[in-house]
This record gives sequence, structure tokens and C-alpha cells, in this order.
Amino acid sequence: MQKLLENLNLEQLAAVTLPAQSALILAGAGSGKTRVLTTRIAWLLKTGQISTQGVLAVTFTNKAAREMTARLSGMISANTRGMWIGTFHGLCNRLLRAHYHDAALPQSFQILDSQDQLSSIRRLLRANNVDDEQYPPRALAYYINNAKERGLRAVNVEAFDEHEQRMVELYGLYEEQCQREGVVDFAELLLRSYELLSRNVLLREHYQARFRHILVDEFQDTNDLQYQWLRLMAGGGAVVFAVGDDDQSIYAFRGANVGNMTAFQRDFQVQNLIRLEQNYRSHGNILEAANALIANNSRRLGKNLRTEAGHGEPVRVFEATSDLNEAQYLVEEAKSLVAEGRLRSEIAILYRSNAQSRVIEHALFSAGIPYRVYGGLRFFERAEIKHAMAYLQLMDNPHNDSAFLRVVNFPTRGIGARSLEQLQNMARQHDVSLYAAIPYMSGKAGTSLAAFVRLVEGARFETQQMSLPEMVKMVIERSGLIAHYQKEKEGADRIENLGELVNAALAFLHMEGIPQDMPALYASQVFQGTPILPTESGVEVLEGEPVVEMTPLVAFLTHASLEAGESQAQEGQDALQLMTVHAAKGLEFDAVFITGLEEGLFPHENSTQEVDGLEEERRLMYVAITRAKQRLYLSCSQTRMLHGRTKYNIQSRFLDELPEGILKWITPKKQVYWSGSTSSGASHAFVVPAVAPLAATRSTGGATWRIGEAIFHKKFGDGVIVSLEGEGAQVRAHINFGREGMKLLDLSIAKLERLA
DNA sequence: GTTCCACGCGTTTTT
DNA sequence: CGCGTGGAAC
Repeated sequence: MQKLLENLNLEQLAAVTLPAQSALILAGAGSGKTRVLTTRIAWLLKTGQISTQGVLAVTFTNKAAREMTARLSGMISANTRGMWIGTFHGLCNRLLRAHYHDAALPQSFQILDSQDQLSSIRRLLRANNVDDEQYPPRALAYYINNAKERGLRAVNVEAFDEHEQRMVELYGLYEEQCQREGVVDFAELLLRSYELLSRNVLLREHYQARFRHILVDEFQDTNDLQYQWLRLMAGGGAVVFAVGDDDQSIYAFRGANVGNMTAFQRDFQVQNLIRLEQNYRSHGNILEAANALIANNSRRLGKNLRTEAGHGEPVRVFEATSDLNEAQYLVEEAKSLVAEGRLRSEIAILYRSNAQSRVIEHALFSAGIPYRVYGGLRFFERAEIKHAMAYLQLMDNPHNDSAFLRVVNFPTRGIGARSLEQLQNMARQHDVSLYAAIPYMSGKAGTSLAAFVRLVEGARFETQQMSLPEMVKMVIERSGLIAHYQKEKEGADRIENLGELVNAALAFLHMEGIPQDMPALYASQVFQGTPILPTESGVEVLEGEPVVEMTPLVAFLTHASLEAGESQAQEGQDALQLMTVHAAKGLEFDAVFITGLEEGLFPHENSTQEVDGLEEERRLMYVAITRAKQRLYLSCSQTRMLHGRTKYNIQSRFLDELPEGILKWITPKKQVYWSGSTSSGASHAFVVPAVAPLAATRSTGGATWRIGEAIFHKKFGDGVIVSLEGEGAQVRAHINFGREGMKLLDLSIAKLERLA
């Protein structure tokens, strides 16, 4: 016990050893959040306050769940497998698998990822002759997910106009389609298990009695449905230990509701609020920057990070003349950091949006510096992998219409759109799956479809005794996928990925502790993440919880949907880390570059229109800053190519919000030409590029304008002329309108007033 | 059924 | 500017 608790600071110790009452832990960046969470569980177990069966720990990412499990096994001797540790979606999946019957789902229901959901919706719209201009699939998906996250079924949604009424109808049809096909989307996992527990008293009471301690990571990211799910699960008087940081809430745009933190304090009568403010990650100047920045946000729960690490180096600020120039600076700086002996993997280049990475990648590539870009397509999201997985889905259940449609003509086998249209009519007519409707088909379409049936049945027969990796190998060959990509010019990577899928299957068995030679179609008592047969004394099943029988194949399919896998990138090599700020959350690096610190980009222009959008952007910047351990670089650029146009941006307000004393300007700090305040009261400064053009003048319509001159425009307000171009009637000026941004105005049209 | 070009669109995205 | 989608032509 002594060993378990040693080296915890007082705040952490207090959190770990809190009495059995619900608590909220405000854990600042780098304050040892995961450590507190895992030590808390270990402490509860070691003090005998709970058995492994009584623990429910929820995270948002698989990675976090894995890390928690791994750390916990290092702390306790008991098997972590008895505990329910996982993501919201993973745990809900587990509930639904165990109680599929009560949840009105087929035993081997399949999970749609966002891509699958979208194609499912597209198919629905086509089948119902809906104009997808008027009802874009993406918008409908958003609408449906949003409704589900508010706990609303189609029958419960209130439509405010005709258009929405139609959306609701389509939502209803989508529900029917999913139910018919035995598939659930991500939001459905949550909602369905919520409904399962709220309707089924016995089940609810069973789980409420079982889980006496519920621990939640990244609580600020919970959405409304997840919060209600927690309330339901904890309804029997469980102790909820919620860890989160309102300052790091950056997923409001996806439905995360920081308000859940205050709601939690109210609903659970939280007496214990502990702040973890001791930071073990960053040097003082970096923390000071973070603290000063976030202080500009209102409605915070309040928190100030401190460190014992000393001030460290100043925060370096660089103003580039162009995005290219910015990228070159990054390259040079990164080079010298590596020359100093730093690992490339300890250097991160962060940006607000993915579009910014291209210039940087190009510069790094030219300089021959290894780098790795995070984000983009992940392994199980790749088209060739999706195709292979669809064939595997058909091995489990050929009546899966979406899997069927995905590969019935891929590789092409002469089954075109009109054949499928006929088939769909036939299926509707006989109320059966597409696969089952094939025997009703005649003519040429019937022949080629029958050939497909023979392919599927043949593969199913042959793979009957095969292990999962053998089955995967067999399917990617027999389906013709390999041959197809061999014919393609750029198919080599895809073939390589398909080969990688065989390895992924092998690795999966290993991870789950499933014997490598167990037939893929053998219904074993394994459960994803947690076999229910871990002890020597035999199968360990709590009363009221059925043994989940699942084939290795279905377990693998589930795994692929719930965990998209790492992004494909060259492994093994020490490489610079490139990612969006969102993707960097939870990570840390010796040196961090935050790029593109310009108004319109970071904060992003779209965010300023959303309620509290600016505050979310600021939290995003806060997250970015607090990733850095020793060295932090901030950069912005005067010009930037965006969508094929050159944009003239002004420096981000976030730069202004940092204390001057901790900054070191690599380029001269901008000269402030004029400052004042807008009608809204926000004070700001007008600035011109550090490399100020000469006091050039241009005349038009009898007036002469000078660079640097302060002017007033009826629509944009006060501004400063930054550059002038053209002659006579063609004179145009770049004018910095402060918060309104940089505008290019034609001076023969725009009416400017001269300010004294 | 396949291929090619024109057009449009371009924040972030744990599951 | 560069990509992915979708329509029209081979």
C-alpha cells in the first residue's frame, strides 16, 4: 500500500483516497490524471472496498482504455479481466452482445462506422427516391446522430417545418433499415443500451448492484446521452469518480457538453472537488503562457497550473512572410533541434487544420527529414480493407445487405446497377435479404448473381475449419481482390495492406488470448476485450449475465468497427510528428511548434459565428501550448495560400493574449501603428507587417493614399492601409481592419475616410 | 462497364 | 491549389 501511494503529491493522494462518495477531479494538463485514475482503482481493490467485478471504468479512446488496463496490471496482482474497462462504445457493445435478445438485436449484429453509416443513408435515399441535393446524406447523418445523442427516436422528434418533418421520416426509415439488416451505428450502441437498461428493471438493478464504483476519464467530453447513461448506471447509489478538465474541452462541435461537469456536481451532490494543479510536464514559461491565455475565457471552473521545473526557455515567436517561409523556418529549426541531439519523435508540429500540413510536408520532404503525419485514413477505413472486411462479413452472414452491396460487383463481375435494382425489387417483394433474393432472379443477371452465390458458399465451405488468419488470407485471394489490385497501376500498396490484414487478424487473436488455431467460425465463450473464462475454477459468470458466445470472426469484425486502428505510416523510424491540435490532445513532446497563428485560421473564422466558438478555439490553443515540455515555438505568416488564393492574415489574437515577458521574438515584433477599441468594446491593435514597405503612395480620383495611414470604412470600421497596388483608376489597397481581418479594396469604389 | 474530365468544395472528428 | 465525386462519353 505504501508503495502504491508513494510519490503522489498531496492533491493526488487526496483524490486517490477519497471516501466512497462521488467526486469531481479537475485535472489540469500534465497533472498525472491517468495515474490518479488507475491508482484510485488499485487503492479501492487493495483496501478491500471493492472486488474486480465491481469496477466500471470508462474512457473515450481505446488507447486510453488500454493504457489504463496496462498500468493497472502493473499495480495489482488480481486479473484486470474481471473489470469492465473500456470506451463508452466498447462497453455498450459488450452489454448489447450479452443481452442481444432483450435489446432486440441479432446475436451477431454488426457495427457501422461513420463511413458505413453514410453509405447506408445514401442507399436509403436512393431506395426512396429522395433528392440528395435537398437532403444531403451528411446532413441527415448529422441530424440522426444528433437526435440519438439527445436520446430521441424518430417517433419522439418534433419537427418544426416540412423539411424537418421529412428528415424525421427518413430517420424513421433509417431505423427500420438498420433493424432489418441487423446493424447498429455508433450512437445506436449508446442509445440502445441506454434503452435496454432503462426499460429492463431486472437488468438495470443487476448492473447497478454490480458496479459500485464508476470511474470516468475525460469527463468534459461526455455528450448528453453518455451522461444520462452514466446516471442510469450509477442510479443504484454507485460512487462516481469523474476526472476531467473543462479547459481542455475541444469537442463541443461533436456534441460534447462541458455543462455535464456542473450538472454532475449538482446531480450527484458532489462534496469532493479536487484540483490537480501541479504540472509535471512543462517548464514555467510554457505554463505561464497557457495560464495567461486561458484566463481570457469566462465560465471556467477555475484552475491554475504550477510547476517546480523553473522558467526554462522563453517561448519563441516567428512571423513568416509566407506559408512557405514558415515551413522553411520549421525545417531549419527542427534540423538544429535534431543536431542538438533531440529525438525527432519528441518534436511535434501542430496546426489547426489538415490543409496546412501539405506545405510543411513538402518542405520536410525536400529537406529529407523523416516525418509522420497523424490523421487521415486509418487502417480499417481503407477501401481495400473495407472490401476484405465485407467479404468476411458475408462469411459470417451473407444476408448482410450493406456488405453484399459493397462487394457483389467488386472486383467487377458483370453485375451492374440495373441488375442490382431488379434484385432489390425482388428482395422487397419477397421480404428477404438481397442474397436470399438471388434464386428468384432469371436471365443474365441471374446467372452472374448465381456465380457470386457459388463464390460465397464455396468460400464459406472451405473456410469452415480454418483459423481466422487462414480465413482472411483465403478470402482476399478467392474474392479476386488481390488479382484485381495486381492489375491496377497503383495497387501495390493496397496489396500490401491486404497482407497486413492477415497479420492484424493474427495480432488480434494474440491480444484476445484466443488460440491461434481455433476455427474462425467456432462459437467460443470469448468476448471482445474480456474472455469470460479466465479463472482456473472454470467459467466465471455472474448471475444475470449470460456467457457471450461469439466466433473469433465476429469478434474480429467488431474489433475492426470499434477501433479503426493506427493511421498507416512508416513505423520504426524516428520521425517528426505532424498533427492537428485536436489529434495532439493527451500527448506530450519535448519541443512543440504551433503554426498558423493567424486570425481566421486559429482562431478559425467559422468558429467565431458559433456560440462560445471563440472560447473553444482558445481552449484548443491551451491544449496546444500545454503539449510542450521544454521548448515552444509559435509561428504565423503574413500571407498564406488557401484554396488557391493568397490570403492576407493578421496575427492571431492569441499571440496578443500571451504575456510579453516570456516571449522571444525571432522576427521583430510588429510595430503597432494604431490602437483603439471597437464599438463592441474589445480593444485591439492595428499592425502592419514587420517588414514594412516604404511609405509608398498612390493617387486615385484626386486623393492620395499612403501605406500606414489610418482610415475609416463604413462597413469594416477603422483600419490601416498595409499595401497599395495599381495605378490611376485601378488602385487597390490591402487594409487591415483589425478583428474584421485584412481586406483588399478597390479605392475607386470603396469610400474611405482619412483619420487624423 | 470502364474511363476520363469537369465541377465543387475545402475546421476540428476519441467511437 | 488539389482532391473526391458524379456525369457523360467511349
